[in-house]
Amino acid sequence: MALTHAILALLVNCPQSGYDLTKNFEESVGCFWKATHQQIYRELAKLEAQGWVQPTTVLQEGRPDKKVYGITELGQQKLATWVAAPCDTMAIKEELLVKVFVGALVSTPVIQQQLLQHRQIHTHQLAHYRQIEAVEFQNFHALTLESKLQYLVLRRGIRYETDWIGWCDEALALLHEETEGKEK
Amino acid sequence: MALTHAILALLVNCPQSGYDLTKNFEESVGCFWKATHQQIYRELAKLEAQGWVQPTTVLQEGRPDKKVYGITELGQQKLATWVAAPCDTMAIKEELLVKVFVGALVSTPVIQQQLLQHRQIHTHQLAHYRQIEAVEFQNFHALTLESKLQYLVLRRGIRYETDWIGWCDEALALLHEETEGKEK
DNA sequence: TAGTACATGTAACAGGTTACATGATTGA
DNA sequence: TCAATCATGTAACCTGTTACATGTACTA
Repeated sequence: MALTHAILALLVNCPQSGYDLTKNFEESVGCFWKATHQQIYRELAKLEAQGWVQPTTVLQEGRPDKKVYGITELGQQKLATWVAAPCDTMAIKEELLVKVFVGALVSTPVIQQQLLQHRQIHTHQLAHYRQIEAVEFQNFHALTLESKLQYLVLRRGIRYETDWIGWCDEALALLHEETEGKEK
Repeated sequence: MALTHAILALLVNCPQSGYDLTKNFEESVGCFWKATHQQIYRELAKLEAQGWVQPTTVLQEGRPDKKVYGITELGQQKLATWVAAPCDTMAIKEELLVKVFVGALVSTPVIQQQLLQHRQIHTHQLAHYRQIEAVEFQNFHALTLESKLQYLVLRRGIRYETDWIGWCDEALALLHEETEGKEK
């Protein structure tokens, strides 16, 4: 299972709690993985049982205690083995594209609205990534290899969102042409 | 569940059997949805029970009989309602990006090899889409709205694969620079 | 005082994957 | 005769989602 390795990857980067992992999956590393807190806590329990991660209870003032997980030697070995193994690309399951595919079933404005909505979602996401880029990856040549690799992952996110916006524009232009042509 | 609607979408386009649907998910519509035959047969049984699709047994010579499913009036209504409803973007879960993220854990050539492998997968996929484009969507302006919308979906696939190849090249160039720099 | 952030969990269910199962025909 | 294609299914298991559950502290 790859969620296992996504969690281990974040823990290599920085030991943290299930709560922290949840936040990270929502925010910074959303460009390569998503998981809910329930999945994460379930997975952490398994990983702990296998000895791939180790928790330390951190007492906090004014806040609930934290179980901060760190990756173990064994965990790092397993992760490294997995990194070297071949892997498939993600299966695409994009509702919007199903909707466009059967778009002729509904009126054109319905599809146009969906496209505009998605264009906005991708624009927001892109702005978010651009902000991370500006804050964490300025002065690119001064970065460590580790940071450069992480920047590459963010670059993938930036390209992805940019390309979606481009496609939305392409689709909207085509639909605009179609409706214009009919009105004339 | 969106698999339901992906199946309905294919049946609107053309009535077909579970086997045909499986082929279609593997080949032509892989750019927006994936499903295994087990999922499809299970889903078709549910859809039939709900009266959203209707099977006709087609006898064939030299081949097993087919259960060809068509979408019902009710099915079309449900599909149209779903098309108009708002929807989220797909959650990205890309193993390769997890591997790049923790790439510093292994030697650089391991990551370079993964990138090359993925570059090849995306190149193949792009060639496949380009072939569909050449066969089914030549003479674009003569197409019906239905076909134009389906072409848009394929365009998304083409852009996606093209963008991935671009990113792989970007990543490989960066890693090349890094290793060159160290050797000197 | 109501909502949000912090922090961790359980339980039930839905969706997806893998293995197993069958059987005809066609082509190498 | 062996593998591939056509064609449909069952069963078991793993993953992912949604709802429920609890409790503190801070802020508007």
